[in-house]
Amino acid sequence: MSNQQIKQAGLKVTVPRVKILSILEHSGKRHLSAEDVYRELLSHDEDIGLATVYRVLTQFESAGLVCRRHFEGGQSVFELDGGGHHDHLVCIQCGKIVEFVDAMIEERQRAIAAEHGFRIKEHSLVVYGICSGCQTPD
Amino acid sequence: MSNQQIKQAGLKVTVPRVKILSILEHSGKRHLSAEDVYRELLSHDEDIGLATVYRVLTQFESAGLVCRRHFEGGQSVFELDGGGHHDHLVCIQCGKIVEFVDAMIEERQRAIAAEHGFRIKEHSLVVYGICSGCQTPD
DNA sequence: CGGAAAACTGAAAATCTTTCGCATCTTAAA
DNA sequence: TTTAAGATGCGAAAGATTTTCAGTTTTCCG
Repeated sequence: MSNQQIKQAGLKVTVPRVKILSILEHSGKRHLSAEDVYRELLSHDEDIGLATVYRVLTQFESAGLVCRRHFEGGQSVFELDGGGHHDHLVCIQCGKIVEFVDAMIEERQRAIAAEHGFRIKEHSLVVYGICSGCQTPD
Repeated sequence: MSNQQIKQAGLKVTVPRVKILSILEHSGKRHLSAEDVYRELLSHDEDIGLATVYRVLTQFESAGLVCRRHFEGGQSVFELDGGGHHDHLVCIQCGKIVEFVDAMIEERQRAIAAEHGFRIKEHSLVVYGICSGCQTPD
């Protein structure tokens, strides 16, 4: 199980870390804020502080287990790193998040960065809009 | 002059607003944080509080005069809305910012949003990297 | 030009998210 | 087990931004 992942990250296998990783894996949502994780823990009667949640998520991030995203509106969200990079479509009404990847866009980004002499480290593309479920008839 | 723009935005023409708009127009940089604006004001011996700077910038944003961007790393930056939308290339070393627009990327975004039933409201594409000036020889 | 209502302002206090300090508790390994 | 290194929880602190509030300034109109 996931205890291996924690160990491989060079971290001790502790209750908070196991629980938090488990929540990231099994809660329905792929994108969770630190608060979300904290609330899940509380609802499972785990006595884990918010500071620890942040600490652990940050460690998981350094270890490459999760990615942190800064969308508009306060909190960051964390998602399990499922390998491939991807961008996001975010509904500004209900918060729904859709992931996508587009080879053409990736390619253009590389070309543009090169034109300006930049060496790309990472990039973030977020498209904000209204999802079909939230659209009101005009 | 720009007093007109303030008036047209439905705002009273006050000293803080005029000064702040002027700074946005005439300071060398296109991207300024609230702090940057505040420091400029101080250096012009204007007695305007940081709270007012935030208030005014937010009002200008609502009025469509400026755009607010949340790049990584704390503060937001504001830029005069020169009409066209554009994306950013940010140097994570020195903070240098390059603007760009790419028709192909814009087009793909529209197509992807449509595929998922989203109505785009806005989007933000930020590519983080190291600019030529900051690149150390490998 | 005067006067008042409405809008605006600075300073300090309040929020909100995230991190830190530190005494205490766990884990991993001998 | 024993123990040192590493983790944890709590409350306090930090940094960015917003709100509160009482005093000012603008605008509008007679």
